Amino acid sequence: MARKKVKLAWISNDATRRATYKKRKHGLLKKVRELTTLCHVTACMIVYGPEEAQPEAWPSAAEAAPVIRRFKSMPDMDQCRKMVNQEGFLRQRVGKLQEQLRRLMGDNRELEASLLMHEVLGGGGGGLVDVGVDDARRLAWMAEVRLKVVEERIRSEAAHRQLAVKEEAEMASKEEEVLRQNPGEEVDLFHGGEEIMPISYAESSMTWLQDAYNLFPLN
Amino acid sequence: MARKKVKLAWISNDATRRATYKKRKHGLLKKVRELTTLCHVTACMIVYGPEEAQPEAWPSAAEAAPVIRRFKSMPDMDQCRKMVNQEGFLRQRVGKLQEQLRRLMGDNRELEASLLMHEVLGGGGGGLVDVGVDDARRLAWMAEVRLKVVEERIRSEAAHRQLAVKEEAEMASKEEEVLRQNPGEEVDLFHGGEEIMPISYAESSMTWLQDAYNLFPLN
DNA sequence: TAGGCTATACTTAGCTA
DNA sequence: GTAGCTAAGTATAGCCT
Repeated sequence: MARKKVKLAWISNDATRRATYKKRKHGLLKKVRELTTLCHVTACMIVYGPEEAQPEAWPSAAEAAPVIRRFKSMPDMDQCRKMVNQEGFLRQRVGKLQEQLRRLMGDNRELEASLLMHEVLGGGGGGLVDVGVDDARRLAWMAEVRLKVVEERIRSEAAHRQLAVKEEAEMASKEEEVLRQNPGEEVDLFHGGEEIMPISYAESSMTWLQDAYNLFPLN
Repeated sequence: MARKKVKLAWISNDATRRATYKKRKHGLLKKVRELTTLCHVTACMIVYGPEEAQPEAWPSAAEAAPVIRRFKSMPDMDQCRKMVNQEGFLRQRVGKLQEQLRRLMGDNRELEASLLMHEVLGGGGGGLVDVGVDDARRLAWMAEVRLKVVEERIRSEAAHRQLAVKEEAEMASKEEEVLRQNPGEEVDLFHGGEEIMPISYAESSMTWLQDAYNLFPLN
C-alpha cells in the first residue's frame, strides 16, 4: 500500500516477502488490539509463520489459549464429537499427516526428476550471455539461484537423515541412485496402511494399543 | 481513522460501536487474507462478537478449525505437562509430521518455480538465446497456469482436511481407493530419522512407551 | 439499521543507510 | 537482517440517505 499497488499474490522475492510479512503482521496485531479495545470483544489470531514451526498467537500465546479453548468447546464445532477422545483424534491426525507426507514426497520426487531432466537436456547454458532481454536474464539467474537453494536443502536433508538413521539413509541413497538411473520409475518401500478407527468408545487408555495396531499394522 | 482521530478506548455509544466493529472486522479479515496470500502463511482469527455467544472465525470456521487444532497440538501449550503420557507422545508425533509437511510444501513450491523457469526458458524453439518479449509474456502466462495448479492442489488439500474432520471414515476409505488406483502417488523413499522421545514417564506402565515407540516411530 | 460517501488518519512498499 | 523515511495506497469516522 505504498509506492506501488501490490498485486495480491505470493511474493516470490525472499527478502521482500519476509519484510512484508513482518510489517503486515505487526499492523495486523495492532488492528486486533484496537478492535478488542474499541469494542470490548475477545479476539485472538494465530499465524504459522513461513519458517517457524511454532505458531504465533496474539495478543499473546497465553492470552490466545483461553480464546481457542472457548472456541474449540463450541458444541457446534465439528471436532467436538471426536474430541471426547483426544487420543483417537490425534491418532487419526497422525495417519492423515503421514498420508499427506507421502503424497508430498512423491510430488517432490517428481518435480526433482523433471528438474533434473530439464537441466540435463537444457545443458550448457552458454547462451545466457547473449540474452538481450533483461527480464529473461534475470529469470534465468533466479532459476539458477533457486535451484542451488533447493539442491542444498535436499543435500542437507539427506545428511541429516544419514546421521539420524544410518541404515535408512543407505537405503534412501540406493533408491536415489536407482531413481536417477530410471527417473520414470517410482518405488514404494513403505506400507503404512491406514485404517480409521471408530471413535465411539469413551475415554479409555486401555484400548489405545489396540487402536494403534489398527492404525499402524505391523507387517 | 478518518474525519477525526479516534481515541483508543471503549466506544460508549452503542450504534457507533457496532458500526465500528462491523467495519473494522471486515477490514481485519481482508488483511488476514492478504497476509496469507502474500506470504503463504497459515492463519486464522477468532473473534467473540459483542453480542453473540457464537464466535466468528476467519477465514471461516471450517478453515480455522485445522489451524486451531494445530495450534492446540503445540507441545508448548498448557497441555505440555502431559508430554509424558501417550497423548503427549502422539502430539509430538503430530508436530513432527507437520513440520516435515511444511518443509516439503516449501520444497515443492521452490521446485515448481524452478521447473517453471526451466520449462519456459528452455522449452521454446532455440533456447535462451531467443528469449524475447514474447517469451516473457509466455512466462507470465505459464506462471499463472502453474500457480493455478499449485493453488488448486493446496486448496484441495485443505478441503481434504476439512472434509476429513467431518467425515473421517468416509473420506478415508475413498482416499484409500484412490490411492489403490494410483499406487504411483504413494512413494516414500525416506521414511527414516528416528528421534528419542522423552523417557521420563513416571506413572504409566513401562511397556506402553516401548510399544508406542515401535508402533509410532518418530521421524 | 444498513449502505454509501469522502476527508482524513493510518498502513506500508520500496529505498536508503 | 534492522531501522527509519516518504510517497502512495487503504481503512474508516462521521455524515447522510
